[in-house]
Amino acid sequence: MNLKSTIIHESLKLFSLNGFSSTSMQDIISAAKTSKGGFYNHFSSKEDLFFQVLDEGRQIWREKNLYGIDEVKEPLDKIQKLLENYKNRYLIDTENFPGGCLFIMFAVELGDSHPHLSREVQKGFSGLKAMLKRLLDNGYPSTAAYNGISTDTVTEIIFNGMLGASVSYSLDKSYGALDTSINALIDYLDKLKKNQKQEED
Amino acid sequence: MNLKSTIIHESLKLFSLNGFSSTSMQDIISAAKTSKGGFYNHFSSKEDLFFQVLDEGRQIWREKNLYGIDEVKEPLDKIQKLLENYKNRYLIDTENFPGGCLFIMFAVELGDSHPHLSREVQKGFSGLKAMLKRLLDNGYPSTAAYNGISTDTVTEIIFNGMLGASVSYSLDKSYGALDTSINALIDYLDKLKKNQKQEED
DNA sequence: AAATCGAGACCGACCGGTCTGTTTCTTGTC
DNA sequence: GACAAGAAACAGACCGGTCGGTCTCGATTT
Repeated sequence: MNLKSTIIHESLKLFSLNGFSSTSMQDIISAAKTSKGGFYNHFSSKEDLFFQVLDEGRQIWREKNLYGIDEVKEPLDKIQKLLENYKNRYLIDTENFPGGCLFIMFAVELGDSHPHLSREVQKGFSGLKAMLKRLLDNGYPSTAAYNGISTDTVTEIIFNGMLGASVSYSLDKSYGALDTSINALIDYLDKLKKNQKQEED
Repeated sequence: MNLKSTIIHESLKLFSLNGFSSTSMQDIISAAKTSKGGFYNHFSSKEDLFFQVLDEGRQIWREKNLYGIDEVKEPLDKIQKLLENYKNRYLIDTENFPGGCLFIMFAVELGDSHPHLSREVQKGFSGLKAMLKRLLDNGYPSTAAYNGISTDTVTEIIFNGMLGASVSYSLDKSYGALDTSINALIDYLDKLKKNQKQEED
């Protein structure tokens, strides 16, 4: 583990705990057991670090949440697998994200004050939402609304459910509530599947 | 409007936009068109201001979200009214909360770094969750699980849905997505009601 | 005349970032 | 393999600016 990746990983934790703005260079330097010289030899600024931490965070997000998803065939089952990963592999990962989901922290704290940073964060959320929508569209036999519930609606429910669960979890760090919330989403999805089956019969 | 409440209301907006930590005394003083002397004549510290802003925020939250809820009789209809208020009166209120929900901002940014502040914020969330659960319990004929879905599960779904919708909304400020998400929650609740009716018949 | 209110100079601590100096590693030459 | 030369990596003093908070003092009210 070289110094650069040590700095990135320590920053990942600190940002997840205290946010970007509230984490000082001193905090980062102390956590990575280095100095100003050591830091600025690898990063041009704190913002430069931000983008590299964001990249690393995204990679970990994908590793955790998309784990084993390729082996699943049905689009709706892929979403279920994603939700299970989100609960059992991602949010639970206090090693990388001791303070909870990094992206929600960034999105909330940087929202209006640092638009050029927050824009980059938003892309991730749009990507997730688009992925959910794509899977849902593929999972339905036709693009037409089903049972009065459009895929847009289902997308929003699941997407917001994931965000809300993450905020909830970072509030009280209770795995029980997290489990309940995500299982409820899986159940919601499951009922859609069943109803769909009925229509096909 | 005296200076003290001017400071509180300007701080409310600034905290909603940029958070507590990232809002400087200078920002507050400039927004309230006063000086250090003016500020510290009414508040003992920035933390003191925090608690008074939190109180004011809560009062506004109640005014907006509980509006007309007493006129509604059925517990589940009360929740529906709450959700409608949340969407049409609360999150939309850019006058008081230009950056989105103040409490989510506080909860996320203060979470692990300022536990004694965040603890006070959490109380509000616990209160909302407890209120939802109480209404749901009262809305069901018995406390027993219904159709395999416990009131705990429904509570989590609606609670997290509200949180998620708020985060979503502060991300892209799109009323359309907000409308879709909350309507989906209302729909979810409505289906529960209908199924309940069927069981009673 | 006394009390309250508000303006703003001032304080030490800390912010992100620069710069200089030292140590450590890499590379070319014999 | 020995060794000098250069580059790269790192430590930490230092910089101007800003942080939250204090203090003095003039203005206003009662």
